[in-house]
Amino acid sequence: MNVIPKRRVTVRQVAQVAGVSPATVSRILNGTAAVDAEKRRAVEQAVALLGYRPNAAARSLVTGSSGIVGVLTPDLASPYYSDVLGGIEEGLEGSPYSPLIGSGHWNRRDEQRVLDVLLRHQAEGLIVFGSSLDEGDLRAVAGHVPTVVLGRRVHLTDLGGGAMSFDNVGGARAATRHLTQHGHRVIGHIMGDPAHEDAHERLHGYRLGLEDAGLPFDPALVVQGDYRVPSGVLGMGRLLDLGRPITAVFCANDQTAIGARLALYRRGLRVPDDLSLVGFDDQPGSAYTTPPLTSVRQPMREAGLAMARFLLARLRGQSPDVSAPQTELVVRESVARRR
Amino acid sequence: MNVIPKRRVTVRQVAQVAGVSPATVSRILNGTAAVDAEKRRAVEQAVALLGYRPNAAARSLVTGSSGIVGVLTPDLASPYYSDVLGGIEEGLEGSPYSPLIGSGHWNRRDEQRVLDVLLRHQAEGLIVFGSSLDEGDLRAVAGHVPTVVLGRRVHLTDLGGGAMSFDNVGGARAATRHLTQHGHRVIGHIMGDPAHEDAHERLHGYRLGLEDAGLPFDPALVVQGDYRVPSGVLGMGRLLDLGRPITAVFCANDQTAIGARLALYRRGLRVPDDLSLVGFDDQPGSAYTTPPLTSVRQPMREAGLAMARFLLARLRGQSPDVSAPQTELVVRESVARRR
DNA sequence: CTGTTAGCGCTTTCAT
DNA sequence: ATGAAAGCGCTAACAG
Repeated sequence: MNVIPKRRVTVRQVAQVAGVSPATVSRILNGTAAVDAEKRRAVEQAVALLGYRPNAAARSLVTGSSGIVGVLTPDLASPYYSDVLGGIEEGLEGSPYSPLIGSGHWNRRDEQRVLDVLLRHQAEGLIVFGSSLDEGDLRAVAGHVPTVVLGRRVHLTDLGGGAMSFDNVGGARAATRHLTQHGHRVIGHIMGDPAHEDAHERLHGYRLGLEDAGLPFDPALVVQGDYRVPSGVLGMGRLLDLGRPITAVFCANDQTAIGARLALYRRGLRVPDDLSLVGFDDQPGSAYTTPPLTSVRQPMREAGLAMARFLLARLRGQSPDVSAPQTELVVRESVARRR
Repeated sequence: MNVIPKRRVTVRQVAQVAGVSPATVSRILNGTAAVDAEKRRAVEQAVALLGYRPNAAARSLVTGSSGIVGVLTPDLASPYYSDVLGGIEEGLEGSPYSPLIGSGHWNRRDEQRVLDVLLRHQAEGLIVFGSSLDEGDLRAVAGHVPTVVLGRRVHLTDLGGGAMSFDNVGGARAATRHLTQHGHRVIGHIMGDPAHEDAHERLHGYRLGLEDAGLPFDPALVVQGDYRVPSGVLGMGRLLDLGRPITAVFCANDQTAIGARLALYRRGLRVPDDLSLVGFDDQPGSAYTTPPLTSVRQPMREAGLAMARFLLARLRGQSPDVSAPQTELVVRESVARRR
């Protein structure tokens, strides 16, 4: 019978009911030492009867291990990041660690505050991504607990931490090359938020992709965006208004591509018949747009998984490496051969 | 100067450096009692110097308050649920509580395990959603800590808990009515996963919407789905193959609508010119599909916010009500007048 | 194999 | 206003 305890149940009570000492209860529950089979049964019975649940705080205090891994995300509600969370969760599964998640809302102050909370709760490891923290902040915490960072190039290995970023240049280059290989010669680019490193890296990849095909880089064909849908709508509009014979556009991310596609729809232009589109991120949903979007996949979930594994290994005292999983061009139906 | 402490810093050390007793340090840090201004400065200095950060576990042990709210979600990586998380986070902001999040993977065993972990970590309140737990499980935990449930109809008020669900019937009815008001007479429905209550509620709302317009309910026009994109593709295919003059389809959720829209695209049928589509959920992204999808919005974020607020009020000793925010039809461009 | 003892870091009486 | 002491629930060290 399962009992709902009115008041807090402690080891002592369990011990009393089972007729043993608290230490023995502890030993049985943690498998710390061999115990008489009879007492074991008695204890197990008492635990069930009382509905005993060990107090993690007390345990943490004495063992020095909280069973908590801190996660700092810029935005809890973004599908883009939640995929990473899913990966982290999967990686932690089966381990004695649970993720304590905090959102930094894209600004340094909040991120610092969240970090403080995580550390107060005795997080034994930290996963940080998309952070506005500067390298100093990052190194400060990394000196304190094992830390992995996603999407930033920081040197943390000397502190036993790690950093993981995706190959933006390579991905953008592959995307652009995919376009040139389909015969496109005048290819626009809607750039991401210039405040972020990766926007520049993707722009650079676009340039390289053009060069690979012996095509000139024309700055006029690059318009500013900010990674969000409306900037894709606007950017596409600006590109179209140029009056140049653009037949393909490489968008800094899928959000931008979705915006671009919408602008095209409004003008009665078809994708890919009239204009080809490639995105970046392969966000959930891009497989189901009309037409399904060709995009550069960043394995976010795998990244989360890898970070969790890295931390677990570190917490076991090992010194694992981090390496970001490769980006990959996912070919769908938004690119056609130039007519 | 910000120092990174090599070893754990405790109140005792701070007290020593500041030349006061640990009790005084505690009083200053918590504002528990009046203290001499001079000592206060000394302590604050020592705290800064040593980089002292109170140990939440120790504090929790003595005060009996962990500062943790447990959150059980079926799926961390789903955009649908992450919106609720965003709301919870927002609601908890500024409070001394942090969310400890666990994923139940849509099955009862995992959900029970997660609940156990949350409770071990002394969660003081619980937010549970999309759960496979039965009413008994739910009532058992609710008897233990304040609990709010989203998307299930369980009676928890007698235990000081609450349950919140959206008006699926009303939403579906409004969606269907929107279609009939645009002149559609033969309206299909792709149903959600019949294992979930809400799929039946939405079906029921569809029926009522038909009745409102004096239209007959034809079971042949309802095909099974499971809330996922592929089932939308299949379902739409089956509906089309019926050979009936269907001019509009109400989809059990946006995922399904996206699938349906894809099936239409493949067959060269246009939305909304050839066929009108309405979804449910208004998931992020539905505003940017082509064409933008008309859908029933469930304010997930607001729901998360409301749940967090409910819990905070309860933890303050109040007895708040819960009420789910209203669903609302968001009219976009996937519905046209019947030609 | 098992019980007794001490103590993790903090807050909270209880004196002063 | 402040210090000394006790103790939250648990595990680890030490006897036996």
